[in-house]
Amino acid sequence: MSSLDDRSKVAIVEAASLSYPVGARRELQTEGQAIRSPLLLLNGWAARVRVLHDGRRQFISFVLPGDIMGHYTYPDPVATSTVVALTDVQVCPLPDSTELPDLERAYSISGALDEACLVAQIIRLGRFTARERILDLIIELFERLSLAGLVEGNSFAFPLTQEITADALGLTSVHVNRMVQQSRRIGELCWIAGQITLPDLPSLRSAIDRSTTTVRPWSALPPMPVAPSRN
Amino acid sequence: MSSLDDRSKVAIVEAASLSYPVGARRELQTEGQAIRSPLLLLNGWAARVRVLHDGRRQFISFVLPGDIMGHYTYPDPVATSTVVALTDVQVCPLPDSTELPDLERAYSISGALDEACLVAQIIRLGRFTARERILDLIIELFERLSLAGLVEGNSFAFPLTQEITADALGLTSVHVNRMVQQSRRIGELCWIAGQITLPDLPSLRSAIDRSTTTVRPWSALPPMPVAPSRN
DNA sequence: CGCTGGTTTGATCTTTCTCAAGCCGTGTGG
DNA sequence: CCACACGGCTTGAGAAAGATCAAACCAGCG
Repeated sequence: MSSLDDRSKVAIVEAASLSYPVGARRELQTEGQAIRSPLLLLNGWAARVRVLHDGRRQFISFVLPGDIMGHYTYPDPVATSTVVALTDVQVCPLPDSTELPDLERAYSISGALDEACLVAQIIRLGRFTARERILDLIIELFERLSLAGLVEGNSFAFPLTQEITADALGLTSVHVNRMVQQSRRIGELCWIAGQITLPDLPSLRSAIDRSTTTVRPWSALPPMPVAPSRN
Repeated sequence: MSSLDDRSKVAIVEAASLSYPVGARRELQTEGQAIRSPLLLLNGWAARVRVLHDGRRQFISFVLPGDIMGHYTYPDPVATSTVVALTDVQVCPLPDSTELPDLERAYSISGALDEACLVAQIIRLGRFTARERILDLIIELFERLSLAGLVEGNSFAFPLTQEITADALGLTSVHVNRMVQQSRRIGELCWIAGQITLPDLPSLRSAIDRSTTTVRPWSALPPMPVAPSRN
């Protein structure tokens, strides 16, 4: 739980009041384009993605509620990758942090977490087997969603198709499917109808080598700034 | 070529005067440990690396002369990954940028470039074939070294073993070896005795889909702050 | 001269991909 | 209410990329 001073909180609530919806599959940011304003994702899932000339597609990272996109601190920043909405989402302009050291710090921490996710993704793609990649990604998302207050017990809404999961993990959807089925049979993973349940997270976590990849409990922003359920 | 004001240049020269050597295989930074001071690499090659419990190893990114490590802007930063010297290196403390907006900007840009390299690495590992991974990495290093003034014509010193290259690319050294030999036979790559020559960079570059992965010509710091040859 | 670290080669095995088809649930128009 | 089109999931058979294991080679070096 990050502690923000009142002025920062006000700034966030104010920004959230300017939120607007963006439909699934729409681009929130386009690679190579100047960034008008950095964004804060309030609701839904998005992802950074790159598509190669021959159609191969790689998702770089996922953007979850509470995450920020396009926040760079040098002048005239340019988006380094396309960000696409995976579901219908709600976004708002990121409140300016000048004069608000608490926000500044929160953004800085958020950036460090982002980087940690990129590193985790590199480890997955470079040295994990298909099974490990799938489970590790799911655990990571579980933990991040958990910080955002979007996990109920040991299950959470998982809006990704197997195809998208495959394109995030450097696999084919066919292979993801087979591995998931295997995990289902063992009972280590329950993934039905856009809902994932992890019956035994601790044992899963120790089965996969997540070493220091663990998301630390320094949340960048208060869980779900404008969530309907809490506050 | 970044333009720094005089005070910033002085700060760098001053820091460089505090440089010290670190032997190959020594750790410059240890994952999970508090960062005393961020560092500037003046000479030699280093790499961010993670080793899994069962010994699998993945290099995350390479640190080249002029690059910085451990520069985080939140209080009490912790190293998110181990940085190890791949060759004998020369490092110095990174000059503090408070009160020096030019330096501040340079660091910020350097951070953005770092991120771009992580993204490039994700694309390589996720969607490139072995041949593409090797050539793409070599091209990236070529371009980065080029900005640092470490490329002569179309060749440069390449101190990595095939084993390390493999551990950077999510491959085995055996397979790297075979692919490299193939590239050698075609004449697209000449890699002998720690020296790489790219006879036809443009055609190579178009053969590999490096799309927007291209390193932009905003160099973070003046090429080789204290290089012996220039200045 | 014999180590040592790095490269090369061969044979075989495994993981993952490719292609192709079938299935299932949902939504839509007749 | 049915038909059928669509997106996503599932299954099978065969192919390919890359891993594994093991050994030989080769240069520099103490």
